[in-house]
Amino acid sequence: MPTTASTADIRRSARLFHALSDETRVALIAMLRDGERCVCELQDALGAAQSRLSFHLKVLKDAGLVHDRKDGRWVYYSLRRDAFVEMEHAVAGLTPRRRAMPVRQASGCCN
Amino acid sequence: MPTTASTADIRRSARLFHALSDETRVALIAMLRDGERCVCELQDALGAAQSRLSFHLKVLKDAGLVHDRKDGRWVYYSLRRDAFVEMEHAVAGLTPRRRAMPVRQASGCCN
DNA sequence: CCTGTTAATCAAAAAATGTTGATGTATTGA
DNA sequence: TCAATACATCAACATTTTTTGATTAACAGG
Repeated sequence: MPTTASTADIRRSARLFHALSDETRVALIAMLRDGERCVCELQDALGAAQSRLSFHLKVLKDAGLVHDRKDGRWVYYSLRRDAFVEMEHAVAGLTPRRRAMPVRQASGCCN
Repeated sequence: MPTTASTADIRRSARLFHALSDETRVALIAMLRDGERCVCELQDALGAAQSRLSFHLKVLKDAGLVHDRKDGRWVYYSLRRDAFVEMEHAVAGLTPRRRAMPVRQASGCCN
């Protein structure tokens, strides 16, 4: 755990968090917790325009948080478990470290 | 854990994730993991303009992720542990539930 | 006091995001 | 083959974020 975050880690974390930085998208994820749903179900539940959901679902998919499966004329969205494990790691990787040694000296800063 | 996310939960989660949805901010948090730092240190390390860091630090502070302490002419920023606990909860609250019962019936969706 | 330093704030510009309504495509069932 | 349904995509627009370059305030040391 003493690793310093790499630029790539930072990129990926920001990307994951970005996907969840919008209320509509968080609501979508919350709805998908119990299993897959087709767009029309999500649409009914959220009372949002179809193209709006399509947009947000794409953001979630591009970030790797959801999976989509086409069946007949419906498209079913579901969560990607591994992405959530990744999210947990991302959070853990930013959590304050238990202080091992004092960092701040008596006075002065940028010397 | 069978709770359905409330609108307030969704708001708060989106707000937290939003704070970490930017690479500069994630990098700042990563730098603060080992203890407090003054703005000028962060500035040197990130090679970013002062007003830019000030802006991002404010976003992080408004979201409750960091704390600031003024000492002489320096301002020291540090992580707020409780916010990271909250982040963990936020992620946990969106994680796919272990399937208890089948959700999808043989065919049809929006009926 | 005067000067240099640290950092917040502000306004203007630039860039990224989200919304809306329209159109296009695939699919199903009559 | 036709009409209806589900969904993606697109362009135009609105809104929000981010960046930049001043300006300003607070402080410390001479």
